[in-house]
Amino acid sequence: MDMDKEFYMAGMGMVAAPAMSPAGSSAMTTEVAIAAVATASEDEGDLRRGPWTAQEDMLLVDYISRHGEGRWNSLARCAGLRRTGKSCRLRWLNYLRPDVRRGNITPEEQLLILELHSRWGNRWSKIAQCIPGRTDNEIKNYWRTRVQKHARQLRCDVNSDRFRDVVRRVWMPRLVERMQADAAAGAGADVPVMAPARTMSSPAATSQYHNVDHANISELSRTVAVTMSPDTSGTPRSSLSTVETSQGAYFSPWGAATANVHSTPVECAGGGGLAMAGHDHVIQGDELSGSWSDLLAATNLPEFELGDFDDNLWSLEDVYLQQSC
DNA sequence: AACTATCTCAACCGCCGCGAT
DNA sequence: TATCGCGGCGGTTGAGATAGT
Repeated sequence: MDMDKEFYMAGMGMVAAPAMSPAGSSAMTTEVAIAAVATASEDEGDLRRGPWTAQEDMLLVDYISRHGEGRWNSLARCAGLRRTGKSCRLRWLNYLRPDVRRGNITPEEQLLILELHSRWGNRWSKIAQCIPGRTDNEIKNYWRTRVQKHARQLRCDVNSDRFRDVVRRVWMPRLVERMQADAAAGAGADVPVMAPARTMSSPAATSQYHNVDHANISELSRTVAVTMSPDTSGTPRSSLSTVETSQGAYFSPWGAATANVHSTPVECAGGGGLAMAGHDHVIQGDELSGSWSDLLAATNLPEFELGDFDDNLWSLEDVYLQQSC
């Protein structure tokens, strides 16, 4: 839906449009939109539910651009929307907000999600705050669809130590490898679609949503990658401990602060193999192109009872496929 | 081409915490 | 102190898209 959506929204001067929205007109005024929404709502009861229309989006964006966000219930009323405040808030935060990133989850972002989830669990909002432009909903969806799928295939619980072992010793090193490959290829191979900047007359709106420093994502994920080094305990350690020392500036999702980034040397690139956390096995490049079962065998992990899936399904290639789509 | 299975993700729901009264 | 309304969060659902047969 993305191409149609973005084309449409460009015409509307908006960020994006719902999948079910009818084509709109850039000449449509707010008053016309209000009338359209009011007319529609009369047919459907007091409060509308379901997919948002282009008119509703326009009303919401227009209102927030002039008055800022917050106090969602009154905002919904004042904007002429027949929606609950919750619905308006959700629509804004997950879809219409100017800085919402769209497109595939990059390896850097995947690495961060895996790492942060291992530390914080299902604290989606907290995780999302560390990945500028990504919403808690998007991260939650990613986890449920991609990560949990692999857990099911491994016939283990997604929160089990066993699965965490696989993630840390197989998946994450593979992502690191991918990051290195991308860096070596000259970067920019996959730049998630960033919602185009829109004029926000509200000071609150403009100050809150500008200056998303995506370099932080790469830097942070590299930090995670670098700290994925072996230790002597034999237990995977949290690679985030280093990161947390600078959390204040580093994790600030909207801040421009990059000055306080810690000085961990980044030496990801290079010809050698990857060291896996808590493990003395070193993954060589060719091992990363195999199937899940090959990878698991190579890591000396305890025997996994594979699910009823074709072995190819276990390939972590889907991590990469997202890059080329 | 038609049908089915699977995946994706926008949206809703219920719960909880917090501040105002 | 009790109650109420609101905002925020995590879990879940279902429609549409896509892949497979």
